[in-house]
Amino acid sequence: MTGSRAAELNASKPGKAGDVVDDHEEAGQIKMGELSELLGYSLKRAQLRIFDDFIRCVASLNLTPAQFSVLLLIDRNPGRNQTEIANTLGILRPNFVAMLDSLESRELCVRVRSANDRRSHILMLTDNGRTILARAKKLVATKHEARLNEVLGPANRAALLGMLATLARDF
Amino acid sequence: MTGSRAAELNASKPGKAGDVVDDHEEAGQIKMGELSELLGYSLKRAQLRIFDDFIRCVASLNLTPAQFSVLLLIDRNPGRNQTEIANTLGILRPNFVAMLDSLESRELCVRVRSANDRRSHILMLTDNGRTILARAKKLVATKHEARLNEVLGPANRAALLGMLATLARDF
DNA sequence: TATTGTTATACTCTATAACTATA
DNA sequence: TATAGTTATAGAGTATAACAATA
Repeated sequence: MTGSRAAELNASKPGKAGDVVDDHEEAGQIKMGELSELLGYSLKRAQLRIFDDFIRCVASLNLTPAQFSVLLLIDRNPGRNQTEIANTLGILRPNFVAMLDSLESRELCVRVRSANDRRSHILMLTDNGRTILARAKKLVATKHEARLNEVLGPANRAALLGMLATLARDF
Repeated sequence: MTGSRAAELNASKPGKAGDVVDDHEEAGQIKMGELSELLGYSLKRAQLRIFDDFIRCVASLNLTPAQFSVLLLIDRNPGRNQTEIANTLGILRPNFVAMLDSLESRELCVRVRSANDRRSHILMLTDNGRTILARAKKLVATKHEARLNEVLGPANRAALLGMLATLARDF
């Protein structure tokens, strides 16, 4: 499919896609401009890096950051149902279903029908789930967070965590 | 809180969804556990908040953070082609095509075939694009970043930006 | 042969409406 | 009527292979 993007641009004379321009810019570094000062931009790039590292550090257990957070929350909050866990993590209930299906099929957790309210599914870890979670915590602490401490230093790491928590809470 | 959330579950008998459990947990706050100390978790939540605020602040111009960053980079780096701009922003070239189609259809930028290398499309803003970008910058500075300064304070904001840049670079 | 822009495609995330079974 | 879990679905975002034009 060619030439569908012809777009008549008049604004001044910006040129159409067919026009030609004499560009002899040398391959210097691209300027980031105001992007360097944009907090959201650095936040996003840093987040992608850190998630990549997290996945790499727990690769042997095949857990995503989201799965790890779910296991952690189930373990720390016995007796909670799907809606409560999902809401806490900002996961929409419909999207939580497939996630739990996956964790349950790997026998890391189970849904148990509540006696009080038979609509609810109480979530709990299996023994296997507790084992995997414990291993994941160790990998995260000794590899992932340890590396963060190296790069930032403990004081900076704590300060960063505090500011991010502030943003997530008060912003 | 009352009951024991009975049911000792083990790997061999994970329990089926039909089973019943006696849960009388009261609706106290859910414990975040080690999640509060996980930098990646706070980073992700903060990033989502900040992107939401960015979108809200420039809603009148209908620009996403990604679109804003593309316009900014094109403006600051005249004569660059699609691959160079996309790579700088971590956007894959195939995914950059639809994004540029959208920006070009809104007459914010144009592709111009390079005279040196007729495979390349040099990117440049239209007058309209420059106007929209200037307005977006103003909204970002006076609404979005100003609010960040209020919540964090200028010193903390600068420190946060520095640490995030460090992570994006050295991690 | 290699590269630029492109198409096609697929997989993950996220978001909304509506169904079911319970309450 | 309302709620918990679920299904279906749609839209972003992201990833890879391959093709045409050009180098």
